[in-house]
Amino acid sequence: MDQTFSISDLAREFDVTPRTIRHYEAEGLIAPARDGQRRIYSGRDRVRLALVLRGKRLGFSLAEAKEIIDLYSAPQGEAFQLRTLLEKLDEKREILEDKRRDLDAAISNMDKYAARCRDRLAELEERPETAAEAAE
Amino acid sequence: MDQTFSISDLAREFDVTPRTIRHYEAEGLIAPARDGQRRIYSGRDRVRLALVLRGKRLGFSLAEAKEIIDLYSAPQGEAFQLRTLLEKLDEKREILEDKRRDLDAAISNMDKYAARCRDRLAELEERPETAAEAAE
DNA sequence: AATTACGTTTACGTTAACGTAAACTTCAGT
DNA sequence: ACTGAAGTTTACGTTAACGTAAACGTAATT
Repeated sequence: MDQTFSISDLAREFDVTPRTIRHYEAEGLIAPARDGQRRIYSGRDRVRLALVLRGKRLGFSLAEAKEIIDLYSAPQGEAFQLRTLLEKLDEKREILEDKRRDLDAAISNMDKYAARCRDRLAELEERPETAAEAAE
Repeated sequence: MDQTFSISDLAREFDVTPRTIRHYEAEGLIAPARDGQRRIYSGRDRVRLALVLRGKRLGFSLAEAKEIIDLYSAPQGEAFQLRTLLEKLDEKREILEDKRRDLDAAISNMDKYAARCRDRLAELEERPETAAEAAE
């Protein structure tokens, strides 16, 4: 379970360049161990990279992604820490749910439009001559 | 139903600057009518702006947003046009569904984590002394 | 010993998506 | 006639997120 990865291992797996991964490190999103100069990525580092990339796909900036991901490694020793962590999680959750509302709307919107297109196409294929009348 | 809007009307409504709206026009995303020099936005223009902004929130670039939104005003005269339109819609739909999978995973991930945090907090509040043992 | 394949740092370049400022017009209100 | 409040174009500036190139180290292969 303590498998490690080189920078190009991860670059290949996630289809990004090593430069990108180093950039994320410079921005504080990943902090791999070192063997001399060489970066050595743990399984946990790999997960963090996956989270960053997913965040990006969902439209988060690197800074926003960091805010969210850092919650997953926040200290939970005291009850106070746990409570403020739960508050922050809830805050981020709302942002994610806003996005889901947007996304659902976009998809159902597109579905309805596609359905109308299919209807129209069916009309055209049944009665090509009276195509224009289908609009009524 | 043929209501019109000034650039600052829309800027206020959608909480962006007029500069942003003009930029979208320069990128070919909106094409308002003109009264002399002044831009006059129709209801349809307003809808397009809303679509652009939603696309942005979902992580699309302006170019990607344009590709999707333009499908909604594609010509549908001939059957051939309708068929290629339906293909493109399906292609974009898959992208949206990929995003939904990402988003659902992010949310359920966070939910599980939050649940564990709540459990841990409950432990701490019940038996503060034996807190460390809760990890077993 | 030299090539090849990877890694490193440093630093300047690039693109998208606007921000910002200048210089100007147009129009409603005093 | 003058003053805002809105609009316009043009153009340079800025930020995020890397790309690209230079100059170099290290380790295995030929």
